[in-house]
Amino acid sequence: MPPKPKTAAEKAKQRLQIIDVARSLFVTKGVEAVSMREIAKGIGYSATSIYSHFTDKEAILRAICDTDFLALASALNAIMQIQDPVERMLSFGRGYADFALNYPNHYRLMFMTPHNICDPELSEIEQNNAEQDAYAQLRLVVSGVYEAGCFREDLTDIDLIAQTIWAAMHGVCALHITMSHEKWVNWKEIQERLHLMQDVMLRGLLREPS
Amino acid sequence: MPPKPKTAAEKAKQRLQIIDVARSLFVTKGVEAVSMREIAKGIGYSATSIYSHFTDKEAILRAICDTDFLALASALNAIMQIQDPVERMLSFGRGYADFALNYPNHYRLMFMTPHNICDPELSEIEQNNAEQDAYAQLRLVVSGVYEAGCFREDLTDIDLIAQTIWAAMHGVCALHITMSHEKWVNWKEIQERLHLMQDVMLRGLLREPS
DNA sequence: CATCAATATTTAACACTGTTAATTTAACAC
DNA sequence: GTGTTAAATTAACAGTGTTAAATATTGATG
Repeated sequence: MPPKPKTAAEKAKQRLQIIDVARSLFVTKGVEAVSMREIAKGIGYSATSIYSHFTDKEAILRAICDTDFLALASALNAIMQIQDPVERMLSFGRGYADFALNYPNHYRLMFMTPHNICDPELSEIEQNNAEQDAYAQLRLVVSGVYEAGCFREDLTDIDLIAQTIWAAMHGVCALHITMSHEKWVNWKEIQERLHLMQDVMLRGLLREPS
Repeated sequence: MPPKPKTAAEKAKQRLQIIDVARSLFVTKGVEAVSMREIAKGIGYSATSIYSHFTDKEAILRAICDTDFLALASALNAIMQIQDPVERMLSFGRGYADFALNYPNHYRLMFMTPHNICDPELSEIEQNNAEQDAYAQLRLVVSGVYEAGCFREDLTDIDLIAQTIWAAMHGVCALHITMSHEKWVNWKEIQERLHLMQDVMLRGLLREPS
């Protein structure tokens, strides 16, 4: 009921409300299955009112991913404090997997959906800022292990190592998220799979198995 | 123009035509972006005629996945002939990755899209038949290495090993397919990433690094 | 040949989608 | 009370997947 001047704080609050409603719908029903009218109903406004905050349906998705990327980075931030570099790398992997498995639909939006969504032009996230960019964090973690001289001596490319570790954890999580319902595979416990993957990676990457 | 009795062969041919058109559209534009009317135009019939062959849009997708799963299994079948079990396992991984990278959209449909699509009730594929079921093949390959006594002695669960290897290769491929366009990562060459992953897995899984 | 039955195919329609343009509503300054 | 202006809504468009009804088109039968 308040037309004329709407304070910036109110607008921001409304924007946030849209994001929250949209995310919970996206997460439970899948992005494509959620309509603008449905989101609108959730915030008590008409569908078209959303377009004053976001140009697109995809713009909402972009905003959600942005905030979730920050959430992931901040969840991982605590782990960065661990002293022992190898221990830190292991915990980092666990933290990443925990995020993926606790918020599978967030994870799906972030890392399993093709998107021009993290376009640096459009994103609020400061890349290479280790507090906001999870890949930058991973690079730091890998660097730590490298500096400590724990990697095999023929492994010298930080990016290559980081991307391989990322792929390993992503593989377990992504396969679990999409395929765990398939009955034609005799799936082992996800925890067991994560454990073996980390174990194998460590043995394969480090100079000396711990 | 031939109404009344349409031979089974003709019906099958039409069905196949739908699958082919649909796949090529799905692959280039994405499943959601392709309409039934568009597929229909491709085969020169009305949209509704498709429903005499498939109950759903998703039924088309299911049929496509079915044929592509068979294609993957048959591509991998040749590799099963390799004598040396470890060499066989390595080639199997390469073959899998080649399929994923050569047909990324097929791969996306098959392994990166949530689907009740491979429902044993609805699928034509004979599970556990190593000629049709790629996971059964992988199990065989892993078994071969196990029987040869090449794995670390504490690794005894074939399914667990198979699923970890699968996750590793899937991780590299899936991450590449969805994220290779993201400029905020300094991506290494995909071949390099695949190579390191296989190298690390082998060192981590085998009793003795070759 | 005309009629009938059966099937192939199409058209029309429904309820929905994302999005744009036009319209209404509501609140302030005068 | 007017205007003016922004907020919000309604109406509309072109499109979607899908269903039900209508239309062709054929072979067999009288």
